[in-house]
Amino acid sequence: MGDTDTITVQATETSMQIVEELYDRDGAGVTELADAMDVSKSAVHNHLSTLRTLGYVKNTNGTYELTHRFLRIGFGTRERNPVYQAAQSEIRKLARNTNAVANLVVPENADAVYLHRIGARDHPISIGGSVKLHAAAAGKAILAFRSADAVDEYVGRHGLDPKTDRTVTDRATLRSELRSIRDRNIAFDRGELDPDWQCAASPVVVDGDPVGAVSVSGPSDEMQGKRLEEDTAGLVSSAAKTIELELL
Amino acid sequence: MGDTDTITVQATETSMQIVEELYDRDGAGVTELADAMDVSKSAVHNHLSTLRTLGYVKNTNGTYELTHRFLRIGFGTRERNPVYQAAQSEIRKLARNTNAVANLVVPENADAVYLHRIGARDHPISIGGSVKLHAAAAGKAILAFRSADAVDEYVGRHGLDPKTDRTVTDRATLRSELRSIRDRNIAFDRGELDPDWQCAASPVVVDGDPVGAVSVSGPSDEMQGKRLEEDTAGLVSSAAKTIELELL
DNA sequence: GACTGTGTTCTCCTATACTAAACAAGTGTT
DNA sequence: AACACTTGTTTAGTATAGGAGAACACAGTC
Repeated sequence: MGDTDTITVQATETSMQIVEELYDRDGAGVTELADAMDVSKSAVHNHLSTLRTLGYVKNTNGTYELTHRFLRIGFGTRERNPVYQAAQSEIRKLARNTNAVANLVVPENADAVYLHRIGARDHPISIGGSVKLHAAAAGKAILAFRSADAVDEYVGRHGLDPKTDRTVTDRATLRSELRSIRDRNIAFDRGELDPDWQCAASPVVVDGDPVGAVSVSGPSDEMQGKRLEEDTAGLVSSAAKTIELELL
Repeated sequence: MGDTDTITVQATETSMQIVEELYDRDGAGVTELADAMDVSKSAVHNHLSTLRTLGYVKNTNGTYELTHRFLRIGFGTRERNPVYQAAQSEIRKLARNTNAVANLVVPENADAVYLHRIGARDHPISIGGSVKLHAAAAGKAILAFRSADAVDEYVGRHGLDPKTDRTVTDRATLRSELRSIRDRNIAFDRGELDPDWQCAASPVVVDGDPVGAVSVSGPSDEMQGKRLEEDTAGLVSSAAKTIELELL
């Protein structure tokens, strides 16, 4: 019943590592990859040509790059997500009404994944990106509606790593904050993820299960005080409620 | 110099096949996958647990599903694409002005990949999806600005598979059509991809290289005659020109 | 024309990814 | 409840095939 962290298929690990490396570097050559990872050139070559014949990688004039195959898979899985389907139009309205950045987030293991965003300019995280649940308003909103045991397990397993000096790192603080989030159906993030961003979020709870969260964020100097705590918070929580109804 | 179709890393092939299978089935169990592919249950299990620890697959109450990790990669690579960057706002305008579906397509090997779309309802292909170059207006627009040798090689390698009974399947017809596309900077698709859709497309050519194409499509009964051949065609080709300038 | 830098190919060997069968854990049926 | 009949997981054990490493080809540079 312990964690068997043994990765069985090592070749898969290598291949996916190559994919991630190609992503991070926005294309790379064989030797560059072989040096970066600790694998021989020939191994990298084998994986690359395999991935190429499978259509995930292409070789544009010398450097290997990822193809848009990932876009198809990524978009497709998002499109099928019922929460995304239900939230789409509501997020759009929210962005228009708040004149700020509106997000939809869903939980995935220990992370809050940004499935949708409208109105973004220089938001710290892009669509498809993720943050640890405790480090953002939307994540906390989700965490608040999980069982106490589940929260304990989360903290035990992943800790409370700080993203800024305002991130919640104390277990007791988190607990009491989650309680108040549960009471008011609203979570706030005042520079806990990015010092210059503030955010209000409300969970989407279906059948007792927090399946996502809606959030609106903006630069700290604009999004604060009454505008954050009353105007934005109200719109966010009513948007979440609308989505919940849609999902029944 | 022949085609070495030998896939070297078989484990990678298996893993990616599992990913595709999971995508097609929208989640599946071990035995279901093992039956569908021709692999033993335990092998599938190994690959799945590997992909899970790597974060590409999750196990929601019994069935394995893809995570949104692919969204991050897919979105990221799209975001970095200079053509996409340059075209984004132009596509939006185009959708608004034509009141139809506006697309951005880029070539990837033998396919035209849909990188962007606005105004779609039931379009035959979704974002991230792809069509063989000869089977859609946008693809033909791209093909038209490749060298004659490249076109010959394309036909030789991939043939001219029909998608509908109007798809170009004859080499000579294709050749002459490409010539007229090159002259007018506009390609049409009258039910060649989907019998109920018509489409006008214009290539984005940078430095003699067709790096993408803009297209507008609509249902055959709406998008036809003068509206297709003059109004839409004009807007499409000027949008493509604007994008070209942006890319210089 | 020697010299770095690529990517590709080759061969040998061992790590390793499969198969098969047994095991566990749920589900639902009588 | 005990029953078969699912499912997923685990475990040996063997054949396979993936990886190391050097040699090769090819390009560009001085």
